[in-house]
Amino acid sequence: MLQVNYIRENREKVLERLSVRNFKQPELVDEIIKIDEERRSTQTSLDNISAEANAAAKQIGDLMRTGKKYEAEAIKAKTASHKENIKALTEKLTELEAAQFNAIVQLPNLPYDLVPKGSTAEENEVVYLHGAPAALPTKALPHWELAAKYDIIDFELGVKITGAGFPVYKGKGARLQRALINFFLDHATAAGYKEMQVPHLVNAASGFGTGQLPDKEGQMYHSTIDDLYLIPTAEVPVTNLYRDVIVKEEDLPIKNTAYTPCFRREAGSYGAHVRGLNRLHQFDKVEVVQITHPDKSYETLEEMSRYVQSLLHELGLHYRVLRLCGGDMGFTSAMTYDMEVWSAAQERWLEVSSVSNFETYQANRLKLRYKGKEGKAQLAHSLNGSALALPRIVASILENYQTENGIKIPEALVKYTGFDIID
RNA sequence: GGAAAGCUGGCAGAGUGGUCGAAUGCGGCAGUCUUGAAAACUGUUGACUGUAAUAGGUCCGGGGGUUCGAAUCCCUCGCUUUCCGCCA
Repeated sequence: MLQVNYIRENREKVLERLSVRNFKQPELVDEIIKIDEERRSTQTSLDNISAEANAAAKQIGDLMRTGKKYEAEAIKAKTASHKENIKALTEKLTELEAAQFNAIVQLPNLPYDLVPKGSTAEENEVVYLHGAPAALPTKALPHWELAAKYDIIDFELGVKITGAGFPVYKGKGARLQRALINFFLDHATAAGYKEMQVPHLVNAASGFGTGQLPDKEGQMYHSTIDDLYLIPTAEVPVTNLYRDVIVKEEDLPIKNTAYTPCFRREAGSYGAHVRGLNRLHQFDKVEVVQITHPDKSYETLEEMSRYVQSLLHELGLHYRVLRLCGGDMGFTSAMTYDMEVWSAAQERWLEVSSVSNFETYQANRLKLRYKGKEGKAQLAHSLNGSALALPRIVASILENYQTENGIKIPEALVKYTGFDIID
């Protein structure tokens, strides 16, 4: 959520930045400014009347105490109008605040200066390319066929017990999942992230804090009987750990990591691109989250990007890094890098990680601030990244490491899996 | 699921209608003392809003009500803890 004062004082800049996203409702900006003017003048009127009412009440108190009951009654008679005015102005103010809030939550984050203008994925900027496509055997298979061939992931069994998009991992497939989770968590720990185990269901306040609510309500599984949401990513619980918190400036940066399953309804996405592991309703992911000083967040974004790349590097995958254009970025992000791994068998890039700087957008919703030894509390910056999401990494490993004798396990993973080939 | 108690500043905790944004302790910050530190002592220390700066306003779990005046009384919702029940 953007800050009203910033919008008011930087109208041109806000409009210019929103155009980088091809934001469709720039008129919201002026609407917000207009509501804000009215809101503040209403607030001032209310404050003045409240001040009068407070003074009168105090005077009555003093008179009562000194036994001047008659004079007190005289002042009481005058206070009736205060009450009505306060009530009316309070109602007006509540309405204006609600209107302003409803408008402001519709504004996405402002893209950072480096973000290219654009509206579709084609306009993303490739900033780094690593490795070359794997040399595959002549009859290379896509991962869903490999999964069936070696009986390591069973999609049909998942359909039986739950539904499409909930695969069952079997034998070495299950073991590979567990190995990747441990591999990712160990590396995150080595990189200075503190491992956390967090709830997989969150309340509505948490969903709002990181921006899933109100606009992406339909994408989350909702346990209505208790009004709790299944997390779509560990970002939600891990970032909300700091909701309504003022951290000490010297404690920054805060670096946390967590493994969690992620649940996504993915309403409305079907077709060839969602085959196999490409898009699931439940999947596993290790997430890294940082809370930083505003001056350091872009430095941190680069650090996180390099960290994610180091994982792909170790797994020996051919990947590229994209800087997303304004239109392809998430609603809450100020700048995002996507890491994509080449799937030789599917002949397409698979997004395996997304690393974003949210600047103060989440912090403003979360009321996450930091405070130095002097001065006021300021909004901190929050960042997060997948490090990494398992399904597409598994797909990449299966596809890119397939041989005629079976699927080789990347060397760095062998000590975690305990085997070096799936056959 | 049943019953009870509670929700106050970074934390603990007092406060049952007016002088309460709120005692006290801890913690934080500054200072005195010290070669330095600790201890002790002194002072200081909530957030938001608002102003050129003052002032003013709001906040004692959320919402509503009573009253000239509410942390305090009433209603309602939420949450937490404890006991009982069930149970990994």
